[in-house]
Amino acid sequence: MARKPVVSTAILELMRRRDRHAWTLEDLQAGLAERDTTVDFSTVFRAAEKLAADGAVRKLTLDDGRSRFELIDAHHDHLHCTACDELIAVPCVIPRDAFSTLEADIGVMVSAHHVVLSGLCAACREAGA
Amino acid sequence: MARKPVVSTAILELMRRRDRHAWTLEDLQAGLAERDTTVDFSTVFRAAEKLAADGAVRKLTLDDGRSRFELIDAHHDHLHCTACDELIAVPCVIPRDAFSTLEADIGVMVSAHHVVLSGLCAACREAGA
DNA sequence: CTAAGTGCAAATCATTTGCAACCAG
DNA sequence: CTGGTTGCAAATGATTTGCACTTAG
Repeated sequence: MARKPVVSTAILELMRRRDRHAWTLEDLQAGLAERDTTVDFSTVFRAAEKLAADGAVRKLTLDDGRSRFELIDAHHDHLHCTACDELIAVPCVIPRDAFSTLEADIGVMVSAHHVVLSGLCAACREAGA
Repeated sequence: MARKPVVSTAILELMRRRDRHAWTLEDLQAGLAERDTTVDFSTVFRAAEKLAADGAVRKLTLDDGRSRFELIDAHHDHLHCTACDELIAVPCVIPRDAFSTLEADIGVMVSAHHVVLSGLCAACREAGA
């Protein structure tokens, strides 16, 4: 390296603080700003893309058309709350043998999956009830 | 109605021919063009959105950031082929009781789901092997 | 010196909207 | 005449890229 990737590092730190699960680029930029670091949007973009390319974070796209980034840890799926718009992590709902069944049945090969549930997160569900 | 929704009708017909499973707006416009009807992109857009709003088709967003539309029939999930880029329909991989379990476990309420698997479709898998 | 990281401004891409023209009931 | 449909052009929104500058190794 010819220079320290300050922003990338800051993004990872920010994400590890975990007060939020999935971050849009805007979220990231705002989060960095709160913690001293004011950075250009394109820098946030490039740092996040690089982290994704390096396999440190995962990039997701929702039906609202905006990308979100999250740390890669144990696998989980997602619930997109229709009330508060947050993306919540939930345990994986696909059984372990589903893919091998599918591969045997229709000849495809599954290498990854991405589930997005829609509904209400626990907080909004309570609030609404 | 004060005028026949020619384009909406043509889109539905096109989709029912089923040589393709999921259509981008561009695909739809191209498909219509091949079958006589040259229409403006915005018209395709509005017709497709309306069909989605009316519940005749479903709108999906992939990680490539483009929306796709498909006819609504029996529920199925999707495999996005990393080789040919097609979106293939596959049987649903989520067991029936998964959601109630989830709701009981963590208090959320699930109203819909959307699964996208990544991998190779049967054709590309064979071709590659 | 050199390559990677950054900021700023401009370009792209896919969508979305404003508005005037059109047409079947 | 009226309200839904269409085309054309222009506006958006989010992302992406070009380019020059900076800095650690």
